Amino acid sequence: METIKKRSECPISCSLDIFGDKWSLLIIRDMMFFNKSTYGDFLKSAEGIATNILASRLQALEENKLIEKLVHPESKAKVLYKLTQKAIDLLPVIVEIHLWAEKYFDIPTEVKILLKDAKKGKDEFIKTTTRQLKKQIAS
Amino acid sequence: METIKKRSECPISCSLDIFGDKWSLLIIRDMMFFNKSTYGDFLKSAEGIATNILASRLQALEENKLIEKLVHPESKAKVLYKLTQKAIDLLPVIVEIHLWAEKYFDIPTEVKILLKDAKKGKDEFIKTTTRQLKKQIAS
DNA sequence: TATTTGCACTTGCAAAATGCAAGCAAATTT
DNA sequence: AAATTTGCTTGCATTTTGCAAGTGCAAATA
Repeated sequence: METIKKRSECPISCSLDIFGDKWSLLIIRDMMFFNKSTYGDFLKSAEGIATNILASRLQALEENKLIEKLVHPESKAKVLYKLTQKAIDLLPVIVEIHLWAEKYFDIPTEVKILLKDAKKGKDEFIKTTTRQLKKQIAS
Repeated sequence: METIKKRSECPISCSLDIFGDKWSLLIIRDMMFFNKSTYGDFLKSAEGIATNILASRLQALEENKLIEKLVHPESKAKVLYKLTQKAIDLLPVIVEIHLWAEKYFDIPTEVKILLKDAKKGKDEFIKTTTRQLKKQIAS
């Protein structure tokens, strides 16, 4: 159990501080649903994160134990980023944000497709996806 | 349905942009669960938001139709902030963030108490709370 | 073996956002 | 009439961001 001492004492405040901004959550989302796992993957992603910000977010995510850095099996020049259990536990949060977003915004088709199953049976979707993600990080 | 055109084209990105940072979500949380409804309430709240930031967040929340400004029934000197349906729809997001936070952080007792019911039956809790909040904004 | 390419970052700098303290006008209380 | 409360605004120093350009290492190519 972590205690973060900041100017803002806890509530969700401290847990939201972990993210810094939207970028961290988007990185996790992209890892969960769009199979991104390298620096280059994130850089190329639709949202257009700046390279220095990406570096700082990845570092923060690692420090907060939401991701792990591994040597990429394909090549030593590559880094493979992997989710931790702590990050996987964010799945319900990410799903709910997307469901809300779908209600009030135009979201891209790829995301809509993803949400189709989630809307049919939310609990089932979360259970299934969690199991898949766990399997991924186990290997 | 809104379309936000920013450097980052959509996903949750645009919906997260609405919040700007943690403060907006905390304001909504405080309105939902801790009966805060005036500028002074938010200023005094535990997290310690700066006054200019509070002003800018309230403005953004109003522009994004998550809150409404009304004359306070007690006095014309006061402003009463009220949640919109769009904000109430964020309840599941806020609940999930808190449940995650409780798992990995030390959260204050007042929040823990709140979460007790949510953990017993999440769907029921969300349904009941939504109904309550709707009643509040109706009056 | 030499060289070019790809990948994961770092660095420098201008622009924007933040935090703090102080100020301010209108409404209420004394 | 004076003091206080409420909801902000303003100025300014500090921090964070975004963009462009580099750097260092590994692997592919010549």
